[in-house]
Amino acid sequence: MDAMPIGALSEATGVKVPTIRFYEQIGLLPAPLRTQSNRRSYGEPHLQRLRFIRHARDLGFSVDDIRELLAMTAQPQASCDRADSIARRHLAEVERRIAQLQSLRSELQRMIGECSHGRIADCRVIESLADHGQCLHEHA
Amino acid sequence: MDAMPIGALSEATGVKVPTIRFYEQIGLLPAPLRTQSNRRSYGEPHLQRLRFIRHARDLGFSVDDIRELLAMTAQPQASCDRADSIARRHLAEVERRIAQLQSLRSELQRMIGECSHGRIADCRVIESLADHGQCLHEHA
DNA sequence: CTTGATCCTCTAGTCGCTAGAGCATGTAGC
DNA sequence: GCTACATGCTCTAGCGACTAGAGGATCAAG
Repeated sequence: MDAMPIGALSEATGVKVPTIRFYEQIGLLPAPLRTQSNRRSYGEPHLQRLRFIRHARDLGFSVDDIRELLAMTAQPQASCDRADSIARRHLAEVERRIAQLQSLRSELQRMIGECSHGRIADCRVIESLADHGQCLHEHA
Repeated sequence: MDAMPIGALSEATGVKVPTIRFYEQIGLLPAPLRTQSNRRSYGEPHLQRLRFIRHARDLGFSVDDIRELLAMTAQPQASCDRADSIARRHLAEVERRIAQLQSLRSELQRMIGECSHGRIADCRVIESLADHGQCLHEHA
């Protein structure tokens, strides 16, 4: 009853067909049964698992993190400390990237704001790029 | 007098040696003169150009954008509208990414905050990943 | 029976580097 | 001059997470 071809799984999860095949190839999604004509046939567990993967990817977790998180779901009695620490580490990374992008943003705003739309020779954007000393923050 | 080997250029700009060779290969930094023993020998213009590249990369500009910005510096009398628009487009992209990461951050904070450090079966982190419906925002 | 959508495998490309192999040359101390 | 060791060279391959395309098989509808 719940035998889906790859296109339906793709529809149901929002994961593109080639990406599903890719996840199978790297061992993130188990290889499903095949029909007589060699087509992949997915069931409910695949759907659940792929939704999990999709959601975790959307949240920016790496494939390796997801692999580990998925392995945990097979050990429901184990402690969830490890899941917690993966999530915390990822959160820290996200916060680091936000801070860095905010710093980039303010430099870009300054550069653009100072540009008076004349010739290249007078362009503050170009000049700022040539000279990091004009920057107000570190942004590397 | 200002004949630098690649290592000195690397030191002076903070760009790693293999990266400098890579920039030459993709045509971002012009091929320098060579010594009799076939070693690269850089001068002041290379230093300036590589500093520009480095700074623009640190600010997150793509190699293609940098290529275009560098080409402009050779046309000092031309209008800087294009430089301005490249910078604006990039700023918009940075702002988009900041917004997305902030949304990720709040979801991650929620997941982690709700976790009571018990077993996997009760883990809110795992559960949240399995069910996007628990999310407070869109974050894809 | 034909058309067009969907499916298959396989290879190669994206971006911006980074790592390593295997070799030649330069520099400093003895 | 000799010996280390650092630095340089070219070339190929790998990273992460896909994406694109070739070339072919199969399915569902009219």
